Amino acid sequence: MSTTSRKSEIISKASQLFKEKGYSAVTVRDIAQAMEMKAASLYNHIDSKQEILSILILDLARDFTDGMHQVQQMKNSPLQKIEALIELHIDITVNQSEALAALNNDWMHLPENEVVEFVAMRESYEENFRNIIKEGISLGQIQSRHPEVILFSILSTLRTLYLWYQKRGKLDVNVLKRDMVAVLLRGIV
Amino acid sequence: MSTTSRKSEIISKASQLFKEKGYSAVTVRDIAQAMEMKAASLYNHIDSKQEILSILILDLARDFTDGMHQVQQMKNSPLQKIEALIELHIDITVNQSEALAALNNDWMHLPENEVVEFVAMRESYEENFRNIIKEGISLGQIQSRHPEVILFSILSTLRTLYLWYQKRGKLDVNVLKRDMVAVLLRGIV
DNA sequence: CTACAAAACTAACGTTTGTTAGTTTGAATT
DNA sequence: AATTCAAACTAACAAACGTTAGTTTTGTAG
Repeated sequence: MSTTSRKSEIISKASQLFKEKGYSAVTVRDIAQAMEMKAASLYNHIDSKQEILSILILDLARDFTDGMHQVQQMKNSPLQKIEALIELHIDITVNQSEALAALNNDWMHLPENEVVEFVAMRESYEENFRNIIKEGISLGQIQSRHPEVILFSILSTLRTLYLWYQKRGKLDVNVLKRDMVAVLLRGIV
Repeated sequence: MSTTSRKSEIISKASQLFKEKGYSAVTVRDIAQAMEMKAASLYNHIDSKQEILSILILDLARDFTDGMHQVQQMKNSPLQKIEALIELHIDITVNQSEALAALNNDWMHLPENEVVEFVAMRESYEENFRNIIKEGISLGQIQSRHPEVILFSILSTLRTLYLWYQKRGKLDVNVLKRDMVAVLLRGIV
């Protein structure tokens, strides 16, 4: 009795290939080869190639949404909430970097209704993030007059972290969290 | 006598499509339709679909390399050099966002020898950027003990700016430069 | 008016694509 | 020993892919 189903093995292998070449450039025969089986055999486990993408992206999008809701329920200061969000992104980067690549780069290849759902989730997430930043500004914890630029800078850095994390060789997660918080919040100059 | 050749029109139209769906998901028939012609007619002007990608990415990579060399020859302080690099990225984002999308997302679909060339150029660019940051640290202009994290944070933000710039509606470039410098260098807290 | 070259066209090619249908294998259960 | 069932297989499909060959249109210069 294998603890991981055959279907989730396929999704895992596929996500690695998607990360390297993107969803559109990966064929079902590529995925089958990685699974050491024939392409047709995949269809004993999955409905379609697109289903793999949908599972990867929407499951991860829900993780982000859940994480955001947990942070919102914290009784901490806005700055501590942002710190918690940075840690959320880093944990996801470390544990699900392949799905994260798909979410970042291949969401537009979801079926139309799921694109709508995904974009709505992403906009909601950004809106919640923005509100935390604004709260921090109005409390005087954040000094800048550019909440939108701050939001964009932090999110850009966190969303691309998966590219950098693999290149730099697996760093200690706690060190990484500390350093990222230091640079993103306390600044450079 | 049209000032823009037919070939560059094709490259321009193709780059818009690549930005939306990625290189692999765009077919030559898509490009032809955008040009209001038949797919076969494209080949009076281009050698292959891949040639379009090569031109887009390598030309832009050279722009970045040239810009970096100009900054290096400045007699300014490291902090001012970083400011100049931020402005370089913003200028390219505003004027060549489609090519920038291809460079960011589709470089792995270049032919093998050009992948090697591209990666070498990118690593050299990052190395030069890193040295400027280190110089700033040793001069006491930059306080952090994390040059690598700073490099990554700044580059991530600048490289993804093209996504945000289009969404937010065309902002005034000079305002954008000022705000980006403020957030990226002077920090948040 | 003719000649020429650029740039469009039609038609088709060999491959590769995602997917389906039907069959075989092999291990566990009755 | 017979049955069942998940999971692999072979073979093939129609559609879409990038590209080529050969032909016609179109605008310009002699």
